[in-house]
Amino acid sequence: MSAGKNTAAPTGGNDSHKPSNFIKNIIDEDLKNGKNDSRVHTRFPPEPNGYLHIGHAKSICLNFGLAQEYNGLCNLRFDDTNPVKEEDEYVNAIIEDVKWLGFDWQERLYFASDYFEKMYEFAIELIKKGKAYVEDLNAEEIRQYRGTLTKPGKASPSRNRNIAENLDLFERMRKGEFPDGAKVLRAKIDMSSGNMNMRDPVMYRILHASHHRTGDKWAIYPMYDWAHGLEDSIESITHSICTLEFEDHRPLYDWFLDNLEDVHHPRQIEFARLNLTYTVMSKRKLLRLVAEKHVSGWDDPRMPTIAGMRRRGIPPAAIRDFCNRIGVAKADSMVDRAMFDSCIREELNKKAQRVMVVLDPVKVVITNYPEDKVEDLPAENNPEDENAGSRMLPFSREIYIEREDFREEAPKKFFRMVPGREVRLKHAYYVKCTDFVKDETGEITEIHYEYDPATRGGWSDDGRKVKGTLHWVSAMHALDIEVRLYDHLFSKENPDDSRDETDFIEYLNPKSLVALKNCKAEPGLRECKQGERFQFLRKGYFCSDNLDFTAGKPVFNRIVALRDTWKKMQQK
RNA sequence: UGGGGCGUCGCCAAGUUGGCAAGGCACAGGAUUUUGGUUCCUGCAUUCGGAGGUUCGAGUCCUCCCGCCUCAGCCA
Repeated sequence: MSAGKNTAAPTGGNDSHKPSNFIKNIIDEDLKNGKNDSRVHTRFPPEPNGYLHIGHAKSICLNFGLAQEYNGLCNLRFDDTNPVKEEDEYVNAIIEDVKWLGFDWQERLYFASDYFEKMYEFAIELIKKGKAYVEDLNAEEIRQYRGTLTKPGKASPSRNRNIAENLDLFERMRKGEFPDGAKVLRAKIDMSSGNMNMRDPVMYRILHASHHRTGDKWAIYPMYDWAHGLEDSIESITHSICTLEFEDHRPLYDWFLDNLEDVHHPRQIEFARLNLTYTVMSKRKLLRLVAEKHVSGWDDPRMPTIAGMRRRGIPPAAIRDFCNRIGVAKADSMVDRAMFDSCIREELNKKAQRVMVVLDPVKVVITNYPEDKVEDLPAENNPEDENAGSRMLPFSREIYIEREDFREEAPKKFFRMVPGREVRLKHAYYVKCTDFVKDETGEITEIHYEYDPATRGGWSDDGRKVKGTLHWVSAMHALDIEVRLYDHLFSKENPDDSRDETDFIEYLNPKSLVALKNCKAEPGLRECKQGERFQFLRKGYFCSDNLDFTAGKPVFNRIVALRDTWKKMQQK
């Protein structure tokens, strides 16, 4: 029994779940030891060669989140050291995505390419110290000399070239005197190291390529290992957070910074990247889905890209909440998509206006309701938010209900409409099914109800109880809309499994997109604009599409379905 | 008989200087409910990859073993 030291900390706030993690422990320790003048300064360093996905969101939330928590700063920095892969289109998309996620780097938008000159100077420093040399061997030869995982490498003939010659050659590399691949600059470290990264790694390669920012100014471009630590150092980063595969690059990260005079030396920390069930996360695979047209583009609502999630209608707050909940650790993991869905529902339950939409309509005639009568019934907009107000709903003799809400004969526990039974039409009346009509194929074409005028608003105070409550839409007022139901992109939990020989494309879920073109919505939805989120009562959360939605042809995407215990019961 | 990591409930994940296993998701019951939604109760690891050892006491320390991930781009 714990004493009442329960400090306010409401659990409702979406950004409030912030479990402890090993990175915070490291930062706490560093702070305690007075490192970095008690500063915390992180960065999110994407390469502008593709679109951001939920895995990047984890890193973004981590880096910006840490900065917020420790009253520090977080930079947005483009790691644009490879001109042949990088484009402005990507930097713009990335900027938009990070902003949309809700983070602010203020004026600290940086580019690695802005540091090329400084990096060049640092390289000269290393050459002068005899710690870097120009290599004549070609790529294939370098590989030969490097050895293997179990065999040490051997020294290249270029390794003991004198400093003056190295300086001269490196300068001529910069001037563009040599063709691509003719030479590289290498760090002189240890050709027999157990860590392959330390076997004289390449620092610069010759690339006569036009860079998206520096144009044709450079003929040589720095490699990641050489560049990244310098970028961090120049920006006075305190904690350089990256993913696990860079763990064995850390000795090199440290070596470069240790062998330069008077440079700030950040601490690199590695964490496990995010994997999510029923999707793939690698840039290569995502690119293939787009290139082979398995999806409509990078922003297809089924894609795990930020752009895709935005178009799907997933609120940024839900993504942030998710990233906080999954935590940060070093163990490889695969997070259940259900956890993400839960975060999305939690956010939307509080915020989304309720609206009635019949996805699979069947006509109902209320036989004792006057032919030409129409009445407006009030309906609350969100029972979870008393400030959400209410709206008026037109009710008339003919309405639509969901086909699945009627059965000729009731299975066990089915408490929707069956002949003879009384149910409630949400916000309207109690109705009793008196009859139904079938066509020659046996399909039900029309259902007859009788309503009880005394139950206006959907309530009776005579103690009478109804078990079921159905959503409906007045036929003559209904707005025709298209609804796109999205489901997992893949039908296999881990389509990415490296031990599986099957091409991941084979696991694509054929039902990941089901378009319903004949849905009936309450008339208020006529006022809807692009990108608005709703709860379609009893069905799920939906968002008007950002691209295909027009007033003449309203299109809604299903963000996520509501929890459905009835469906669950049936499946058992 | 190369280097670097990781292994706590079905899935994530906390576990201060060893003191006797948080929380979330999922799942299962039940209550409330004009959404079979929400909310609310309740249950859900005598056990921390395994085996030994140190200790009054170990998920936390030591030893050995097992499993998984990762590195041989002039990609990041």
